[in-house]
Amino acid sequence: MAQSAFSLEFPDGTVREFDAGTTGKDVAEGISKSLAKKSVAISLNGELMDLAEPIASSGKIEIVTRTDDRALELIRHDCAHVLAEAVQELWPDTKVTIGPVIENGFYYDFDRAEPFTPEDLETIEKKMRQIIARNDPFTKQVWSRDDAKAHFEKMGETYKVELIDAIDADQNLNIYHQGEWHDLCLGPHGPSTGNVGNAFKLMSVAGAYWRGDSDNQMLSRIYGTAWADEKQLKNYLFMLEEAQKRDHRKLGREMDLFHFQEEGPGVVFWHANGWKVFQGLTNYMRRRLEEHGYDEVNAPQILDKALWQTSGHWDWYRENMFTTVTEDDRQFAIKPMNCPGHVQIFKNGLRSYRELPIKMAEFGNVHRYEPSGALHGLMRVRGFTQDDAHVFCTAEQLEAECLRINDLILTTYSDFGFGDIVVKLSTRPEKRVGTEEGWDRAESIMQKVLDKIEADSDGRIRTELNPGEGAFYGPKFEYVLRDAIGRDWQCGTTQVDFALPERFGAFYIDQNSEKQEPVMVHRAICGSMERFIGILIEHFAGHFPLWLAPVQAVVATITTEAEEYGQKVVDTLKAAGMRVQSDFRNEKINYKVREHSLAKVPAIIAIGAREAEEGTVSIRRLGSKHQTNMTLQEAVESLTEEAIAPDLKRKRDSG
RNA sequence: GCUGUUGUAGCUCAGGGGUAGAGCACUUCAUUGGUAAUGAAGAGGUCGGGUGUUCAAAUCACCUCAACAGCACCA
Repeated sequence: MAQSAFSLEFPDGTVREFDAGTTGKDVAEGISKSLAKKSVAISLNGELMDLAEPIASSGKIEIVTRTDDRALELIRHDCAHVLAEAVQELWPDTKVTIGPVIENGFYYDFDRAEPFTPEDLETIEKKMRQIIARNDPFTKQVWSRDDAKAHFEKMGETYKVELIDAIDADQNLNIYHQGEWHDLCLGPHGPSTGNVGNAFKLMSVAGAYWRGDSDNQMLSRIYGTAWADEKQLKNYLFMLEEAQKRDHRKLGREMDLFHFQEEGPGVVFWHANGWKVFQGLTNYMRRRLEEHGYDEVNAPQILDKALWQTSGHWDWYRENMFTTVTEDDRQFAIKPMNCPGHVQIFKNGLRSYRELPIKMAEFGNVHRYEPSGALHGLMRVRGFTQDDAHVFCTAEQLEAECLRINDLILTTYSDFGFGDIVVKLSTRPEKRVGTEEGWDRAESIMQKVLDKIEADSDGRIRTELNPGEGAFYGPKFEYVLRDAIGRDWQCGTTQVDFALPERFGAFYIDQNSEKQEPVMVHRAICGSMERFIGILIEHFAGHFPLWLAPVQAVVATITTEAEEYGQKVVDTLKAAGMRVQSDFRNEKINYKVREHSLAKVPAIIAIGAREAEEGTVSIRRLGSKHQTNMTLQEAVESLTEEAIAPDLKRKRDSG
């Protein structure tokens, strides 16, 4: 089959003709020998291709060198193959499955009778370095599906056979070879195993289900990280260490915020300091609710099973609910969510269209029996507090309400220093309730809102679509924020609900004295107060802004002579509304500074003979090695000013 | 829930078939010291829980609980 010539456009805009059969390597060599040496792949119309692959069509070409960001994907993928070869070389009866590239690295899942040990990882890494040193070229062969299947069957690679079975019969498959070893793989790959380089590290072993399905067999997964050079690897490992230092479970203990214990898996013991943060956050949210016209309510903790049957939760999530049977054989459930309770409040009495929208908020304490393996500090617990609210409105009010909620969510996040937000619209899933027309209408309104959110944000807010990821009762927005070290957390959500008002028979009376079903919108901003505090702890690395810090300042005396004045400083700051503690212990100032710094107290106020004499204070701020001197009055003014919550500051400044 | 690992004083960790050890924290005493650990003395645990093997178990086996990592789950 003689292919005609084709033309390629280079990044600088020049266009050149090439003969059929020309490979990426040929093109690179045509430019310069050194470029050919450095190149690892080409990008044709934005898609990466093997260097050795004959180019099949015209398009925009870029030569990708090893230092290119796009080469990182190849390095990681190559590394996964090298890992698989190393494992099979060491333990030939291990079966291979798949080994994709993930954020920061790659993994490969193996089926092996014995689990891998940490020592095995070292052995494997050594073997990998040998394979990389061999620098065998990656070569691609195209096999028919049947040949490939027969081949892997003969090898006993049952997982590969299963993968091939899932591919259409008339499709050809790529087999990538590296030395003696080969694997079924879509590609592309770098030129040779040497392309992986040295900047990789096997990180951990863990179980993982075959094809991600918990009904399937569990495989042994080896995680690795790989980078273009040692410096990047070092940076990544450093970032991991930083993340570990910020771990809210560790800081929670060090800052005396909360604890967990065996008798209460997944439920939090909030200590005085932690509860101050919790209350600080709650009070902030309360003020924001007030500002946005919400009414706070409180629905019962325990309700009869019948109510949960009506809501549908009994059928769907019964195994995740805490239930109890009383002496007289009545079955109750601890609330896993607040919506049924709020619908009862809505239904109590006759509602007029004039009342709508009704915005009902609750800091609802809910309990869910989460799978034991899911629990993780404050981030995933069995008892938590939702900053929940339900907006009952008319269909016409839906758009405006979604936008108001969006406004509340975004300003809240920005008050905590989260500026990088993604809003995702999740649309109808396969399993769903409601009519197609209902979904059409709701989704089109939500899409409109989404577009407006993006348009109004000056490019600050990114939006995405999650097709099929909506709740069974309606489409939803998910708000994802990015913390100080670049990790994403989904917190807020706005969900339209078709099902619940109908299930409970909730209605209002419209202008024509007719019964109408209200539209119900569920929304949360923090999501779980517990989890949000966990995120805040890690985001701030324990360095809470002054308005949230449980202890805002410690007054530490340098000598006992300063105690009297020290007490005056404490009293003055307390009178000004500051959360202050005194440390008049018989210890050196160095010792006190160290202790309160470790406890992440934002301001240490040292008081010695000099300060007592002059009526001044010496303030050392957390994270600084220096201190500033000022009069007590100046200190009170600057600290109280800084301790004003951002919403109150906004209110004050706007009038 | 699944796979693997771990569980010794408040914290971090050592030890390991013959009845527990360090550092920090704590208490007391001395020290009154100017911004990340002053010194000395003292007190503190029966080794996550249970059952078994053994003359003897924290140490071995089994069961169980919890935590950690990942997977699955997250209304």
